[in-house]
Formats: sequence, structure tokens, C-alpha cells
Amino acid sequence: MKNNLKVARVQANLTQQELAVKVGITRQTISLIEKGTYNPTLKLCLTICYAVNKTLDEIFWIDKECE
Amino acid sequence: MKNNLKVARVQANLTQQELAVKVGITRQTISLIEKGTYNPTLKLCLTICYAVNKTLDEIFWIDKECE
DNA sequence: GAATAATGTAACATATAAATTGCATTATGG
DNA sequence: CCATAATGCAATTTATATGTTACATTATTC
Repeated sequence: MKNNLKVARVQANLTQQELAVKVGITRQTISLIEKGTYNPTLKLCLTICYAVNKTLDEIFWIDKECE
Repeated sequence: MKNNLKVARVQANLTQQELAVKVGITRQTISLIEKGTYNPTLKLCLTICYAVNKTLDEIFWIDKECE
């Protein structure tokens, strides 16, 4: 479950903490998502996308091996 | 949490049951996602996208009010 | 190089996605 | 019409995303 969140977050000039607050979740969850060890819900993905000004495809669309 | 899954599935010429099997989940979950009453995980969204030959943005990117 | 910010990660609790079973309703075709 | 496929939906269970707390490690800055 790789993704481009870390890059997008840095581009948006946000720390994990800041993004977490903006999105309304905890920093740990951001960390785990960036690390790719788990599988966020769609709603959370969308909220994160809005927060970093990207679309789902830009951040979460990787290739077939989504594991 | 509206989405375009129902349209995409019909375009792909699949029943809920067929899509469910293809994706490896139950028909009920497909139904609930199409209905918009819940919030699938990213991995499931990706798997569904592959199954109906669409991208995340085409199916799950609606507008700001993701609720 | 010490203080602090940013991040990684672990254990446990809670909320909820998804499975399972089952039944009702609505197409669709004979 | 009647049979069957396709779908809607409810109750219960299970798996897991997320919260919470806490501590360790790695930048960064003075």
C-alpha cells in the first residue's frame, strides 16, 4: 500500500502534526499511512487530499500490487 | 459519500454479485458502497477500480461534502 | 553538543468496515 | 403469471482502522 502522501505533505509545507490537526486525526495515523503499513478509509483519503491540494489519483493511485 | 460505482459497474457489464466475486468481497458490501452509506477502505477502492477499469478519481472523487 | 521539534513505533481501547446469514422486494425472461 | 436473477436491507459477528498514551530516535537550531 505505497503512496505519495509524504511527498505531497512536504510540498504542502505541513508537518505530520499540522496535517493531522487540519484533517482531524492523530499524528500517529498520518505516520502509519505514510509508512504504508495500513489501509485508510476513503473518507480519510479524501480529507487528506483536500488538505494537501491533491487528488486521490495523485496520492493514492499506485500500481496493481496494492500490497 | 456519493460515488459513481454503480454506473461504472454497469458499464463494465457486471452484476453486484459478479463484481463482489471478482473483488473478493460480499455482494452486500458492494451494495452498501453503491448506496453511499459507507466508507470503504482504500485497498478495497483500488481493487474495485481495477475490476471496473476506472481510476479512483473517476469513481470516488466527488466534491467537498464527502458526507 | 544540548534543547527542542519532528517522526517512528508499541500496547491497549474504541469505532466501524466487512463478513455472514437471512429475508423481502424489484427486475427480467419463460 | 410464474420462476429466477438481481438488488435492498437488517441483525449479529469479526477484523481492523483510528484514538490514546507513552517513549524512543532522528533532525534541526541555538
